Amino acid sequence: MSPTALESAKNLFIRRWGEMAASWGISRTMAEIHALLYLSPEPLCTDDIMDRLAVSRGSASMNLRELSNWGLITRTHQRGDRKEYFEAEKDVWLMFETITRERRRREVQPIVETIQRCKTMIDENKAALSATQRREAETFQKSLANIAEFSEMMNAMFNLMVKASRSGLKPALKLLEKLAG
Amino acid sequence: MSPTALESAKNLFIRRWGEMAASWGISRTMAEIHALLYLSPEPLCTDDIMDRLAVSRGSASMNLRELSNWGLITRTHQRGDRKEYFEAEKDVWLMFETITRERRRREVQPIVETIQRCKTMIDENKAALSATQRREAETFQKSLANIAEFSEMMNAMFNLMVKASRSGLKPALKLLEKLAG
DNA sequence: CTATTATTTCAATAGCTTTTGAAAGGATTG
DNA sequence: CAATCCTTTCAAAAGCTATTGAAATAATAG
Repeated sequence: MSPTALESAKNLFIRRWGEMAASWGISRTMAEIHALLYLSPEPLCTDDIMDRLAVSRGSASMNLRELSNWGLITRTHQRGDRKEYFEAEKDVWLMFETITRERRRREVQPIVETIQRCKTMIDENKAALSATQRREAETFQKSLANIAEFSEMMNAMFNLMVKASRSGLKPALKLLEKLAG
Repeated sequence: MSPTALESAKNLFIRRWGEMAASWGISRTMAEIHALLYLSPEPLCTDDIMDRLAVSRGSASMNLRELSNWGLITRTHQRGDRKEYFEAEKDVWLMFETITRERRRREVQPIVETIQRCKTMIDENKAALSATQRREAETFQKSLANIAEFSEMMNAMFNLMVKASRSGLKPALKLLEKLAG
């Protein structure tokens, strides 16, 4: 195999990974950097990333910081070199756990709090309601409660999956298979 | 309760729902329309949506079409009225199933196919490899295989969850909540 | 301390996505 | 079939997000 075949396969994957991430609300470049580091057996420095993905120093720096904030990559150093090097978490299940935890905290938590807040807003005004208004308000609360319940269920699922993955994931699947069977 | 309390609670939820969706790569307005319809006991027409969310006719029309394409809302008609009315799926688990199915098809499938393609690209060039190159290529393939395996596992998980919700096993899922808590 | 090298910041800009509104296109009614 | 009502389309504009590159800052070496 010419060295270019491995390179072009990696490039293909990196590009597609970036595209997928973009449709999930993650910046394309951030995802490409992540993919590059995930595939790299060695830690890479900023210049490696700039060269490989053709991005500016500023963009590399900001995206690397963001990836650190997410907890998906770590900074390392090499003896006799003052550059910083970056390394991605290679365990896919840990990656999943990290991403799930962060998205929950950043994006799911606010809506859960809002649901609670909406419920309170209605409860505090229930006394003054006509029968019709009360029925409307209760329908609304029920709709919100359904989302909240679903959200808790998903939460539990992900917790279970993470737990199961730590001790080998087949037990988790088997348990679910029994329940769904 | 004054009618505005129910309205402002709904508005609050709709706004937050739109914000959350935006960070998941779904257009804010599309999500707001979806939330409005989800909360509405009656189907709504385009003008209702335009008034309520302060969006243009064009935007309403396009977002409603997109929501139809996703399978999250349906068009209905009212006797003696030539307007079209729109209604959202109210079962949260069906909503989840629909969204999962669509995202899998649109966004996960391409990366799965790319992984397969990358594997083939390497396999077809393996004969010409030095020992070192072969080791690199195999590391790469292993990294991809880990993602593919994870993806299959998630797939199975979601299938089981959908199955469980259909066969009235939500209580069982709730039990899992405790296990994972 | 000074020079050198590396990293971060951020205002300007480029690029992308969404929204608008008006015109065109369909459908229904009398 | 003419009038009316409703929906869709799409080019232009607005709005938003990501990227750049150079200046500022920080870190290390001599």
